[in-house]
Amino acid sequence: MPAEPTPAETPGRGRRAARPSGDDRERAILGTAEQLLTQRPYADVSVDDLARGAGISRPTFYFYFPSKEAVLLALLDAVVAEARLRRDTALRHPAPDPERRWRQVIAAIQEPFRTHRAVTLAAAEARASSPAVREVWSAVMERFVTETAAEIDAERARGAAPPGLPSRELATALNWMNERVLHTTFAGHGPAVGEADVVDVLLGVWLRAIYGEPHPRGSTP
Amino acid sequence: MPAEPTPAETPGRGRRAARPSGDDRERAILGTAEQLLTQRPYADVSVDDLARGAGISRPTFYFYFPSKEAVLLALLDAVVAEARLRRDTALRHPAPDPERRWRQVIAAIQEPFRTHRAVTLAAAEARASSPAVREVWSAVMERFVTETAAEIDAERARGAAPPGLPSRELATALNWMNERVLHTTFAGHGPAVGEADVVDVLLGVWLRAIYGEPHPRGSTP
DNA sequence: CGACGGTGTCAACAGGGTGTCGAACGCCTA
DNA sequence: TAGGCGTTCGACACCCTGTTGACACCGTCG
Repeated sequence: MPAEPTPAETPGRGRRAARPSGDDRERAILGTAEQLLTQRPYADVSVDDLARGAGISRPTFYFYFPSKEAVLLALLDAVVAEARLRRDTALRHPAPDPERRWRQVIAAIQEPFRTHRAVTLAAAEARASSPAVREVWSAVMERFVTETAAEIDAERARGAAPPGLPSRELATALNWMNERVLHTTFAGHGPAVGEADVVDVLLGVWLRAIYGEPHPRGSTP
Repeated sequence: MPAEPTPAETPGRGRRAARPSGDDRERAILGTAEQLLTQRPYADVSVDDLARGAGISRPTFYFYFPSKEAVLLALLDAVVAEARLRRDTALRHPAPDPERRWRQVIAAIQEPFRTHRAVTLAAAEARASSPAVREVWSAVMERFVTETAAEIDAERARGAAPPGLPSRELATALNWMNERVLHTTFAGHGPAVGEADVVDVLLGVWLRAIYGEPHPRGSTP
């Protein structure tokens, strides 16, 4: 149990300090993990696989990461950070009308998760057994929901959207819908929407649920 | 342990034959499992826990079930069978208007999963690692989606619902939304809708998505 | 009656995974 | 040349799963 002097970022997990040769190993582990996760589920990737893939022994792996979970968390943090960034950008970027605006937002979130689908699916899998992963996921969803609810309130306030379900609950339902539909599209288990159509379908439901009609009234100034 | 007379079907998994004294043990294992799952996650329940809970040794457990997974599958089959039954009943039962009809259907599905939430959550957890659980879940969702799509088509055909997204894709999105929202409500992880409101919220989105308005036109004869 | 086979039971084992500990190995600095 | 420190890994302790082989119980059939 190594005492934690002061990690750079991601306080609490990860290893203690960053050192040149060590960084290569860390990257090798991360790279091996993402690569292996495209081939088999998270549960079937052992610490030994990760270590071998990075050219080190299993005990040495533990010098860099406290557990397999921490590797996934590091990978997930990066994807989540990008999704947040893209979403914020889309939210700030002006759009000619609400439909395009919402499409930008939905597509912005979908993009990083699609690109790193192995990490996304592994995270969804690990959420069951890892409180830390669950925590990250919850925080992301919480943020998306809160922001979506604020957007809905704004649309209602300016008269573009009619009143309806409480915005917070509507936003919760819509965001979880996106999460699950995207997941099935990426995973291919059970009934799924094709990858080419998924944004259109989600957008379609959002518009109807928020505006009550396929095409919202009024446009953004 | 609401006693489910569902043996005989599901050939292939489970143990070979049913015998009087052995049935008690089988029920004890099933009961222990459902009870333990209300206390801790599926992954933290070992075969040994199940065996001890049923008053037998671990090897003896394997006489009754081939694995921990099979126990969950047996539990899940019962819940799923009840959900299907209730849904079919709701679908056949006439309702004064579409809103009440859809509410009946959504509530019918939600009920058994809510009552057996430990099994529901365990199944969701195990879906990641167990192809068999995933299979059962996929089949259920597939059926719900297909039937929902048919209902939407019927509503459109009789002029009650306007055209919109392809019914199959709309049905896919709505059913997965229900699955995930119900899950978060039961699990309490991340943003969730309160248990008392969840059917109303889901129904609200379904109505808007299918009919384009809070209250659908026309009523069922 | 008594051996016989199916049902039911478990101690012991094999196998594979995780996380830890302590010895050792460079390599830089004094 | 000696230490100190970052780094590495062999060996170990532990936990869990699933299997094996011996054995006990019991109804039943020769």
